[in-house]
Amino acid sequence: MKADRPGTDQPGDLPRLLLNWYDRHRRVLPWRAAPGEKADPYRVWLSEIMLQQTTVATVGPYFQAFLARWPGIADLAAAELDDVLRAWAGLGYYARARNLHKCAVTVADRHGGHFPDSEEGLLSLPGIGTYTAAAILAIAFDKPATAMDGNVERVMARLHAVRDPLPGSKPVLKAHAAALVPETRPGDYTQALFDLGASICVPRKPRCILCPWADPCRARRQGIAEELPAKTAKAAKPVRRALAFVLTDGRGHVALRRRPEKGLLGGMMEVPTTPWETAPLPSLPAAAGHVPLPGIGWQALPGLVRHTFTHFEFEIGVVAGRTAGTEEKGPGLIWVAPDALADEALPTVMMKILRHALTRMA
DNA sequence: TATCCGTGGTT
DNA sequence: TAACCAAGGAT
Repeated sequence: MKADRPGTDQPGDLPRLLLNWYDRHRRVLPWRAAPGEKADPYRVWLSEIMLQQTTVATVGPYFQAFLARWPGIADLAAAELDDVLRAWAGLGYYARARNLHKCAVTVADRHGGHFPDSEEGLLSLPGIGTYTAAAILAIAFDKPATAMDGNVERVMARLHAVRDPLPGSKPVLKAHAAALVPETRPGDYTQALFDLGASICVPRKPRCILCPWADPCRARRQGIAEELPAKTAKAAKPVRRALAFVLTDGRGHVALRRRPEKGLLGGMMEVPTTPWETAPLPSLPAAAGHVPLPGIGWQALPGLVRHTFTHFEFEIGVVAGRTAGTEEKGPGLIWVAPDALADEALPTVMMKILRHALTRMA
């Protein structure tokens, strides 16, 4: 029975239905080309990197700021990495910023400033994986590629009533998605799928009444749309703890240091801390070996700073200290005026710690 | 294949 | 509030 599978008599119906809906309801987004205008691969790439695991609302201001400061790939390639990290501060997943810069240099130096328009070429660039390569091919070059993101997985799981849980069902969902990508307007079709997942086929309480695919959707027919996609349970997050040392000098400048290039918050600035351990918070005497400047009056501040990372919870006890000098040269320390902290490459957790301390030391 | 890698908003 | 979710990539 044809009611048993998505699509009606012509398989071409589904893309056409979605494109008709998109032409009437497409979202206006800062990185999206106006109807009829050609997309700029640089803007498509920049937006796709920023949008990885990050919401449209969060990306908006960052995208505008990057575009204003670095209008083209050559400008970004010529930038200092630290300037890119500073502009990226707060967006998270900082390896994206390092790879963004590396990718810009590669495209400028080895591709004449033009992004490759092949899957292999795009996949060879840092920070571009299977999803982003397909998204660039479709949106920037209007080629029929299958861009699988969370939206598309959810829409396909429902359209075909795939009950097997993610991530195991990814190959099946991708096959379903690939079978639908049209030869005409594949870029618009891809973005239409994103819009559908973002505004209609949302995770909870999907608005099926407004959906252009309501009729062929098997999950809706079975009344299980909201239950899909199924997902395997994920492990609980452990708690890690540390003491953070907020050190100010005679001018009120704050001591920071740079984190290692790889790993968590790689290349970003930080407040000196004890090692981040699952053990209980150490006492100040027990942490003596990690104090950036011994021999001054360190004082524990009341309260804790809490922050959630992808795979652990972080609890930070904050310790404050002052030194009278203005030229303290602690090992690897960088002194920054409070007014200039916002311009540093400080991840959000470090901004929380600094705010906690500076509002209680004043 | 599984783990690591941020953050802010929503329910 | 806790859990979930977001235009994923690298190793």
